[in-house]
Amino acid sequence: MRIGQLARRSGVSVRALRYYEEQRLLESARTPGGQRDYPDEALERVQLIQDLFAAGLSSRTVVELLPCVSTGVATPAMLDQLITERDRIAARIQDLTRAKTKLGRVIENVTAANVARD
Amino acid sequence: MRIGQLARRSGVSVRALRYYEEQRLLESARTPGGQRDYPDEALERVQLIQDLFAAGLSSRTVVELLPCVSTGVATPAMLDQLITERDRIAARIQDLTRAKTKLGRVIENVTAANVARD
DNA sequence: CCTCAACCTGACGTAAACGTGAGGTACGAG
DNA sequence: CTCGTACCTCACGTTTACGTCAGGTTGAGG
Repeated sequence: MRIGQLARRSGVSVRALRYYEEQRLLESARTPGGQRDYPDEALERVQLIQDLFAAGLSSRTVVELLPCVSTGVATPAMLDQLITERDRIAARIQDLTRAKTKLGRVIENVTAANVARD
Repeated sequence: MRIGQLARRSGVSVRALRYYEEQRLLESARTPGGQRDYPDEALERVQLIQDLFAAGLSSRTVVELLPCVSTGVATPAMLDQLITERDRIAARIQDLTRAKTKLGRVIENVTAANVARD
């Protein structure tokens, strides 16, 4: 599969895929002419990368954790980092939940005020 | 209250407070000599700003929504935006929850493998 | 009056994850 | 063989929320 097709299937840009390779998050074979040629598994890989990015992990962290995420084998240090990241995500969820509640109350207030005025 | 004290109380940097003012998120009176002088309510204001930033809102969005968040009065457009932001946060929470679950499974796998090996 | 920490205004630096050309090459269709 | 589209490698631009000097001013204590 070439880069354009992988981009369309995964929903990320061509530029992003090249960036992932630059960051050693994603490998590619090359055609004799030098064009990237991806195996089918690359699609899942890209989706995994996106998930980890979406979780707020940096590309540096992702490149460190990807091996054990896909192989299931980890050093103690990697396990530590996994746990740290999971806890960071949990804390972030708490923050967002608080903010959401706050906004929800503002919306209720505003709505109530508008209804009262009508 | 001067800027250093507000910074210590709120836990944000002096630079950040000046930045908030630049972005029209925060006002200050000035002493005859030109130094910033904040009322006590500034502390809550700063904490509110931090909460909204933590929720992923940009300073542009915050400056648009702050009036109705503090006054409870909103135009229909502002209400729309409030709802949009709340939904965005909710979606983000979903993403993070999925990512956390994923990482949790990886941690379980790794732990199980290590225990088995011992 | 002197000092010195705290404050002031520019103004340039930073990091992350790409976006966006510029200028040239590869490949499938006809 | 030729066309057009997809691809290639630089390499600079973008955005946000500040960090970090530089060079000068203010204000409370002694």
